[in-house]
Amino acid sequence: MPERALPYRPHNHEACVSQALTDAQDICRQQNARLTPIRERVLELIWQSHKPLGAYDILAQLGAEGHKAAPPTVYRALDFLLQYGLVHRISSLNAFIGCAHAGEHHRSTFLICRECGIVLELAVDTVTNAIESAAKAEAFQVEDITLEISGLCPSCQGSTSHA
Amino acid sequence: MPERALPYRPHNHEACVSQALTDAQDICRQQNARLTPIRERVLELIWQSHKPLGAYDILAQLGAEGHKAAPPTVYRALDFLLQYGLVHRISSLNAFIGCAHAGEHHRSTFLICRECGIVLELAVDTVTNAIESAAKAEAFQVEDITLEISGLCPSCQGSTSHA
DNA sequence: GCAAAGTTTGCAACATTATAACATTTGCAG
DNA sequence: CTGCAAATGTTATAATGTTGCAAACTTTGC
Ligand SMILES: [Zn+2]
Ligand SMILES: [Zn+2]
Ligand SMILES: [Zn+2]
Ligand SMILES: [Zn+2]
Repeated sequence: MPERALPYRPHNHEACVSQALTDAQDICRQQNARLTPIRERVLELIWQSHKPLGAYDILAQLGAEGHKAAPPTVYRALDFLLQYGLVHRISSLNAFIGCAHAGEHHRSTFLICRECGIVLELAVDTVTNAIESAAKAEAFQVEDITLEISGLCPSCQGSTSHA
Repeated sequence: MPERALPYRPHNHEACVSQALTDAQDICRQQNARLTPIRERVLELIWQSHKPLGAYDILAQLGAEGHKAAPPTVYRALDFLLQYGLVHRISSLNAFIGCAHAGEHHRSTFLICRECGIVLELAVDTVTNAIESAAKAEAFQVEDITLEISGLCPSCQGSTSHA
Protein backbone atom coordinates (compact mmCIF):
# COMPACT_ATOMS: atom_id res chain seq x y z
CA MET A 1 0.00 0.00 0.00
CA PRO A 2 1.20 3.53 -0.69
CA GLU A 3 2.64 5.49 2.20
CA ARG A 4 0.33 8.27 3.26
CA ALA A 5 1.70 11.80 3.35
CA LEU A 6 1.83 13.57 6.68
CA PRO A 7 -0.87 16.19 6.75
CA TYR A 8 1.12 18.92 8.46
CA ARG A 9 3.28 19.86 5.53
CA PRO A 10 2.29 20.78 2.00
CA HIS A 11 1.47 17.71 -0.01
CA ASN A 12 -0.57 16.65 -2.97
CA HIS A 13 -3.86 16.79 -1.18
CA GLU A 14 -5.83 16.09 -4.33
CA ALA A 15 -4.32 12.65 -4.08
CA CYS A 16 -5.57 12.27 -0.49
CA VAL A 17 -9.08 13.12 -1.59
CA SER A 18 -9.22 11.00 -4.72
CA GLN A 19 -7.67 8.06 -2.90
CA ALA A 20 -10.27 8.37 -0.16
CA LEU A 21 -13.08 8.52 -2.69
CA THR A 22 -11.95 5.53 -4.70
CA ASP A 23 -11.36 3.57 -1.50
CA ALA A 24 -14.87 4.45 -0.39
CA GLN A 25 -16.31 3.33 -3.70
CA ASP A 26 -14.47 0.03 -3.47
CA ILE A 27 -15.52 -0.58 0.11
CA CYS A 28 -19.15 0.18 -0.61
CA ARG A 29 -19.20 -1.99 -3.70
CA GLN A 30 -17.74 -4.90 -1.74
CA GLN A 31 -20.34 -4.49 0.99
CA ASN A 32 -23.28 -3.80 -1.29
CA ALA A 33 -23.71 -0.40 0.28
CA ARG A 34 -24.92 2.52 -1.75
CA LEU A 35 -22.52 5.43 -1.85
CA THR A 36 -25.17 7.84 -3.05
CA PRO A 37 -24.30 11.31 -4.41
CA ILE A 38 -25.08 13.02 -1.12
CA ARG A 39 -23.03 10.56 0.87
CA GLU A 40 -20.14 10.83 -1.51
CA ARG A 41 -20.32 14.61 -1.51
CA VAL A 42 -20.31 14.73 2.29
CA LEU A 43 -17.29 12.45 2.35
CA GLU A 44 -15.54 14.68 -0.16
CA LEU A 45 -16.30 17.79 1.90
CA ILE A 46 -14.93 16.12 5.01
CA TRP A 47 -11.79 15.25 3.10
CA GLN A 48 -11.27 18.76 1.81
CA SER A 49 -8.76 19.26 4.60
CA HIS A 50 -7.17 17.32 7.42
CA LYS A 51 -9.17 19.32 9.90
CA PRO A 52 -12.34 17.90 11.41
CA LEU A 53 -15.54 19.36 10.05
CA GLY A 54 -18.72 19.95 12.05
CA ALA A 55 -22.07 18.71 10.81
CA TYR A 56 -23.32 22.25 10.44
CA ASP A 57 -20.21 23.25 8.51
CA ILE A 58 -21.04 20.51 6.05
CA LEU A 59 -24.60 21.71 5.97
CA ALA A 60 -23.47 25.25 5.21
CA GLN A 61 -21.21 24.14 2.41
CA LEU A 62 -23.92 22.03 0.84
CA GLY A 63 -26.17 25.05 1.07
CA ALA A 64 -23.56 27.31 -0.51
CA GLU A 65 -23.36 25.06 -3.51
CA GLY A 66 -27.10 25.14 -4.09
CA HIS A 67 -28.15 21.93 -2.38
CA LYS A 68 -30.24 23.31 0.44
CA ALA A 69 -30.25 20.45 2.93
CA ALA A 70 -31.62 20.10 6.43
CA PRO A 71 -29.71 18.69 9.41
CA PRO A 72 -31.08 15.15 9.11
CA THR A 73 -29.68 14.87 5.59
CA VAL A 74 -26.18 15.52 6.84
CA TYR A 75 -26.49 13.42 9.98
CA ARG A 76 -27.83 10.51 7.99
CA ALA A 77 -24.97 10.71 5.54
CA LEU A 78 -22.58 10.87 8.48
CA ASP A 79 -24.20 7.86 10.11
CA PHE A 80 -23.70 5.91 6.91
CA LEU A 81 -20.07 6.97 6.57
CA LEU A 82 -19.42 6.12 10.21
CA GLN A 83 -21.10 2.75 9.84
CA TYR A 84 -18.82 1.77 6.97
CA GLY A 85 -15.72 3.15 8.64
CA LEU A 86 -15.19 5.92 6.11
CA VAL A 87 -15.13 8.71 8.65
CA HIS A 88 -14.51 9.05 12.36
CA ARG A 89 -16.23 11.20 14.89
CA ILE A 90 -13.98 13.32 17.11
CA SER A 91 -15.95 13.47 20.36
CA SER A 92 -13.89 16.18 21.95
CA LEU A 93 -14.68 18.50 19.02
CA ASN A 94 -18.12 17.34 17.95
CA ALA A 95 -16.71 17.02 14.47
CA PHE A 96 -15.91 14.47 11.80
CA ILE A 97 -12.80 13.53 9.90
CA GLY A 98 -12.02 11.17 7.05
CA CYS A 99 -10.64 7.80 8.08
CA ALA A 100 -7.04 7.41 7.02
CA HIS A 101 -7.25 3.62 7.26
CA ALA A 102 -10.56 2.84 5.65
CA GLY A 103 -11.03 -0.82 4.94
CA GLU A 104 -8.33 -1.85 7.38
CA HIS A 105 -9.43 -3.15 10.74
CA HIS A 106 -7.85 -0.74 13.18
CA ARG A 107 -8.17 1.20 16.41
CA SER A 108 -7.39 4.85 16.02
CA THR A 109 -5.45 7.40 17.97
CA PHE A 110 -6.02 11.00 16.97
CA LEU A 111 -3.37 13.68 17.40
CA ILE A 112 -5.25 16.96 17.32
CA CYS A 113 -3.33 20.22 17.02
CA ARG A 114 -5.02 22.92 19.03
CA GLU A 115 -3.27 25.60 17.01
CA CYS A 116 -3.82 24.67 13.36
CA GLY A 117 -6.59 22.14 13.89
CA ILE A 118 -5.00 19.44 11.79
CA VAL A 119 -5.61 15.88 12.94
CA LEU A 120 -3.33 12.95 12.35
CA GLU A 121 -4.84 9.51 12.71
CA LEU A 122 -2.57 6.76 13.95
CA ALA A 123 -3.11 3.06 14.48
CA VAL A 124 -0.44 2.09 16.96
CA ASP A 125 -0.46 -1.44 18.31
CA THR A 126 1.56 -0.67 21.42
CA VAL A 127 -1.08 1.82 22.51
CA THR A 128 -3.96 -0.48 21.68
CA ASN A 129 -2.32 -3.38 23.46
CA ALA A 130 -1.63 -1.35 26.58
CA ILE A 131 -5.25 -0.25 26.66
CA GLU A 132 -6.61 -3.74 26.08
CA SER A 133 -4.48 -5.21 28.79
CA ALA A 134 -5.38 -2.48 31.26
CA ALA A 135 -9.04 -3.20 30.56
CA LYS A 136 -8.44 -6.92 30.86
CA ALA A 137 -6.87 -6.39 34.27
CA GLU A 138 -10.21 -4.94 35.37
CA ALA A 139 -12.17 -7.73 33.66
CA PHE A 140 -13.71 -5.11 31.40
CA GLN A 141 -14.84 -6.17 27.94
CA VAL A 142 -13.74 -3.51 25.46
CA GLU A 143 -16.03 -2.61 22.59
CA ASP A 144 -14.98 0.83 21.53
CA ILE A 145 -12.04 3.10 22.25
CA THR A 146 -12.06 6.88 22.04
CA LEU A 147 -8.51 8.18 22.14
CA GLU A 148 -8.03 11.82 21.26
CA ILE A 149 -4.81 13.61 22.09
CA SER A 150 -4.76 17.36 22.02
CA GLY A 151 -1.58 19.39 21.81
CA LEU A 152 0.77 20.95 19.29
CA CYS A 153 1.77 19.39 16.01
CA PRO A 154 5.39 19.62 14.88
CA SER A 155 4.65 22.60 12.64
CA CYS A 156 2.99 24.63 15.34
CA GLN A 157 5.55 24.15 18.09
CA GLY A 158 7.73 27.23 18.64
CA SER A 159 5.41 29.44 16.64
CA THR A 160 3.30 30.05 19.71
CA SER A 161 1.54 33.21 18.66
CA HIS A 162 4.21 35.82 19.42
CA ALA A 163 4.12 37.00 15.83
CA MET B 1 -3.91 6.13 51.15
CA PRO B 2 -7.07 4.03 51.50
CA GLU B 3 -7.92 1.65 48.72
CA ARG B 4 -10.93 2.80 46.76
CA ALA B 5 -13.83 0.40 46.40
CA LEU B 6 -14.72 -0.80 42.94
CA PRO B 7 -17.91 0.89 41.88
CA TYR B 8 -19.54 -2.11 40.22
CA ARG B 9 -20.46 -3.95 43.35
CA PRO B 10 -22.37 -2.78 46.39
CA HIS B 11 -20.16 -0.71 48.65
CA ASN B 12 -20.38 1.98 51.24
CA HIS B 13 -21.04 4.73 48.78
CA GLU B 14 -21.60 7.29 51.49
CA ALA B 15 -17.89 6.92 52.12
CA CYS B 16 -17.12 7.64 48.45
CA VAL B 17 -19.12 10.84 48.64
CA SER B 18 -17.84 12.12 51.95
CA GLN B 19 -14.26 11.31 51.00
CA ALA B 20 -14.69 13.21 47.74
CA LEU B 21 -16.14 16.19 49.55
CA THR B 22 -13.47 16.40 52.21
CA ASP B 23 -10.78 15.94 49.55
CA ALA B 24 -12.34 18.78 47.60
CA GLN B 25 -12.39 21.01 50.64
CA ASP B 26 -8.73 20.28 51.34
CA ILE B 27 -7.69 20.89 47.76
CA CYS B 28 -9.56 24.15 47.55
CA ARG B 29 -8.21 25.38 50.85
CA GLN B 30 -4.65 24.61 49.72
CA GLN B 31 -5.17 26.47 46.47
CA ASN B 32 -7.10 29.37 47.91
CA ALA B 33 -10.08 28.46 45.78
CA ARG B 34 -13.59 29.03 47.01
CA LEU B 35 -15.68 25.89 47.18
CA THR B 36 -18.94 27.80 47.39
CA PRO B 37 -22.21 26.12 48.32
CA ILE B 38 -23.34 25.78 44.71
CA ARG B 39 -20.04 24.32 43.63
CA GLU B 40 -20.02 21.90 46.51
CA ARG B 41 -23.61 20.89 45.88
CA VAL B 42 -22.88 20.24 42.20
CA LEU B 43 -19.91 18.12 43.16
CA GLU B 44 -22.05 16.18 45.59
CA LEU B 45 -24.73 15.61 42.96
CA ILE B 46 -22.12 14.33 40.53
CA TRP B 47 -20.84 11.96 43.17
CA GLN B 48 -24.27 10.60 43.99
CA SER B 49 -23.45 7.65 41.76
CA HIS B 50 -20.58 6.31 39.70
CA LYS B 51 -22.47 7.16 36.53
CA PRO B 52 -21.70 10.35 34.64
CA LEU B 53 -24.25 13.10 35.01
CA GLY B 54 -25.23 15.58 32.31
CA ALA B 55 -25.25 19.29 32.97
CA TYR B 56 -28.99 19.43 32.48
CA ASP B 57 -29.50 16.51 34.85
CA ILE B 58 -27.70 18.52 37.47
CA LEU B 59 -29.81 21.52 36.59
CA ALA B 60 -32.99 19.48 36.99
CA GLN B 61 -31.93 18.14 40.39
CA LEU B 62 -31.04 21.58 41.64
CA GLY B 63 -34.44 22.71 40.42
CA ALA B 64 -36.18 19.80 42.14
CA GLU B 65 -34.67 20.81 45.46
CA GLY B 66 -35.89 24.36 45.17
CA HIS B 67 -32.82 26.08 43.85
CA LYS B 68 -34.07 27.15 40.44
CA ALA B 69 -30.84 27.67 38.53
CA ALA B 70 -30.13 28.55 34.92
CA PRO B 71 -27.64 26.71 32.71
CA PRO B 72 -24.75 29.13 33.29
CA THR B 73 -24.90 28.44 37.01
CA VAL B 74 -24.26 24.77 36.42
CA TYR B 75 -21.71 25.22 33.67
CA ARG B 76 -19.76 27.70 35.77
CA ALA B 77 -19.70 25.34 38.71
CA LEU B 78 -18.56 22.57 36.38
CA ASP B 79 -15.83 24.79 34.93
CA PHE B 80 -14.59 25.44 38.42
CA LEU B 81 -14.63 21.77 39.37
CA LEU B 82 -12.87 20.84 36.14
CA GLN B 83 -10.27 23.52 36.66
CA TYR B 84 -9.33 22.15 40.07
CA GLY B 85 -9.39 18.56 38.91
CA LEU B 86 -12.40 17.60 41.03
CA VAL B 87 -14.45 16.27 38.15
CA HIS B 88 -13.79 15.00 34.65
CA ARG B 89 -15.76 15.55 31.50
CA ILE B 90 -16.64 12.43 29.51
CA SER B 91 -16.66 13.73 25.94
CA SER B 92 -18.26 10.68 24.41
CA LEU B 93 -21.27 11.15 26.70
CA ASN B 94 -21.40 14.90 27.18
CA ALA B 95 -21.42 14.23 30.88
CA PHE B 96 -19.39 14.69 34.03
CA ILE B 97 -18.06 12.38 36.69
CA GLY B 98 -16.24 12.85 39.95
CA CYS B 99 -12.50 12.43 39.81
CA ALA B 100 -11.33 9.35 41.66
CA HIS B 101 -7.80 10.69 42.00
CA ALA B 102 -8.34 14.31 42.94
CA GLY B 103 -5.18 16.02 44.10
CA GLU B 104 -2.94 13.43 42.49
CA HIS B 105 -1.32 14.35 39.22
CA HIS B 106 -2.60 11.74 36.81
CA ARG B 107 -3.83 10.94 33.33
CA SER B 108 -7.10 9.10 33.32
CA THR B 109 -8.54 6.18 31.45
CA PHE B 110 -12.28 5.73 31.73
CA LEU B 111 -13.96 2.34 31.46
CA ILE B 112 -17.58 3.07 30.62
CA CYS B 113 -20.16 0.30 30.82
CA ARG B 114 -22.75 0.71 28.08
CA GLU B 115 -25.19 -1.46 30.00
CA CYS B 116 -25.24 -0.08 33.54
CA GLY B 117 -23.53 3.23 32.83
CA ILE B 118 -21.00 2.93 35.62
CA VAL B 119 -17.60 4.45 34.94
CA LEU B 120 -14.33 3.33 36.45
CA GLU B 121 -11.46 5.77 36.32
CA LEU B 122 -7.99 4.31 36.04
CA ALA B 123 -4.58 5.91 35.99
CA VAL B 124 -2.38 3.33 34.31
CA ASP B 125 1.19 4.26 33.54
CA THR B 126 1.70 1.64 30.85
CA VAL B 127 -1.15 3.16 28.85
CA THR B 128 0.01 6.71 29.38
CA ASN B 129 3.56 5.82 28.47
CA ALA B 130 2.52 4.05 25.29
CA ILE B 131 0.49 7.08 24.28
CA GLU B 132 3.23 9.55 25.10
CA SER B 133 5.81 7.60 23.17
CA ALA B 134 3.51 7.20 20.16
CA ALA B 135 3.01 10.96 20.16
CA LYS B 136 6.73 11.53 20.58
CA ALA B 137 7.40 9.38 17.55
CA GLU B 138 5.32 11.87 15.56
CA ALA B 139 7.04 14.84 17.22
CA PHE B 140 3.67 15.80 18.67
CA GLN B 141 3.61 17.74 21.94
CA VAL B 142 0.90 16.25 24.15
CA GLU B 143 -1.19 18.55 26.28
CA ASP B 144 -4.33 16.64 26.99
CA ILE B 145 -5.48 13.05 26.58
CA THR B 146 -9.07 11.91 26.19
CA LEU B 147 -9.25 8.16 26.64
CA GLU B 148 -12.71 6.69 27.02
CA ILE B 149 -13.30 2.98 26.65
CA SER B 150 -16.81 1.77 26.13
CA GLY B 151 -17.86 -1.81 26.70
CA LEU B 152 -19.20 -4.11 29.38
CA CYS B 153 -18.18 -4.05 32.99
CA PRO B 154 -17.60 -7.34 34.84
CA SER B 155 -21.08 -7.23 36.39
CA CYS B 156 -22.86 -6.74 33.08
CA GLN B 157 -21.10 -9.42 31.07
CA GLY B 158 -23.23 -12.52 30.50
CA SER B 159 -26.42 -10.74 31.53
CA THR B 160 -26.86 -9.49 27.97
CA SER B 161 -30.57 -8.73 28.04
CA HIS B 162 -32.00 -12.18 27.26
CA ALA B 163 -34.04 -12.03 30.46
C1' DG C 1 -15.92 50.00 59.82
C1' DC C 2 -15.87 51.42 54.94
C1' DA C 3 -15.21 52.01 50.18
C1' DA C 4 -13.03 50.11 46.10
C1' DA C 5 -12.02 46.15 43.56
C1' DG C 6 -12.59 41.61 42.36
C1' DT C 7 -15.25 37.42 42.31
C1' DT C 8 -19.46 34.92 42.13
C1' DT C 9 -24.24 34.40 41.02
C1' DG C 10 -28.79 35.59 38.68
C1' DC C 11 -30.97 36.13 34.59
C1' DA C 12 -32.39 36.55 29.74
C1' DA C 13 -31.41 35.64 25.48
C1' DC C 14 -29.14 33.04 22.13
C1' DA C 15 -25.95 29.62 19.68
C1' DT C 16 -24.74 25.04 18.50
C1' DT C 17 -25.40 20.18 18.00
C1' DA C 18 -28.51 16.39 17.31
C1' DT C 19 -32.95 13.83 16.82
C1' DA C 20 -38.03 12.60 16.04
C1' DA C 21 -41.85 12.02 13.15
C1' DC C 22 -43.91 11.73 8.97
C1' DA C 23 -44.25 12.64 3.90
C1' DT C 24 -42.12 11.89 -0.60
C1' DT C 25 -39.06 10.05 -3.83
C1' DT C 26 -35.95 6.69 -5.71
C1' DG C 27 -34.03 2.13 -6.86
C1' DC C 28 -34.91 -2.46 -7.49
C1' DA C 29 -37.16 -7.27 -7.62
C1' DG C 30 -40.69 -9.90 -9.18
C1' DC D 1 -45.79 -2.28 -14.24
C1' DT D 2 -46.25 -2.97 -9.31
C1' DG D 3 -45.03 -3.14 -4.85
C1' DC D 4 -41.51 -2.96 -1.35
C1' DA D 5 -37.52 -1.21 0.90
C1' DA D 6 -34.13 2.18 1.19
C1' DA D 7 -33.04 6.91 0.86
C1' DT D 8 -34.17 11.68 1.07
C1' DG D 9 -37.10 15.86 2.08
C1' DT D 10 -39.41 18.66 5.51
C1' DT D 11 -40.81 20.51 9.75
C1' DA D 12 -40.42 20.78 14.21
C1' DT D 13 -38.18 20.05 18.48
C1' DA D 14 -34.80 18.25 21.89
C1' DA D 15 -30.35 18.46 24.07
C1' DT D 16 -26.19 20.80 25.01
C1' DG D 17 -23.56 24.89 25.73
C1' DT D 18 -22.44 30.18 25.54
C1' DT D 19 -22.67 35.44 25.79
C1' DG D 20 -23.52 39.62 28.07
C1' DC D 21 -24.84 42.34 31.55
C1' DA D 22 -26.66 43.37 36.20
C1' DA D 23 -26.88 42.30 41.06
C1' DA D 24 -24.93 40.27 45.17
C1' DC D 25 -21.32 38.87 47.74
C1' DT D 26 -16.05 38.71 49.43
C1' DT D 27 -11.85 40.35 50.02
C1' DT D 28 -8.56 43.97 50.51
C1' DG D 29 -6.55 48.33 51.75
C1' DC D 30 -7.12 51.92 54.58
ZN1 LIG E 1 -3.98 15.55 2.36
ZN1 LIG F 1 -0.63 22.50 14.16
ZN1 LIG G 1 -19.15 4.67 45.54
ZN1 LIG H 1 -22.15 -2.50 33.77
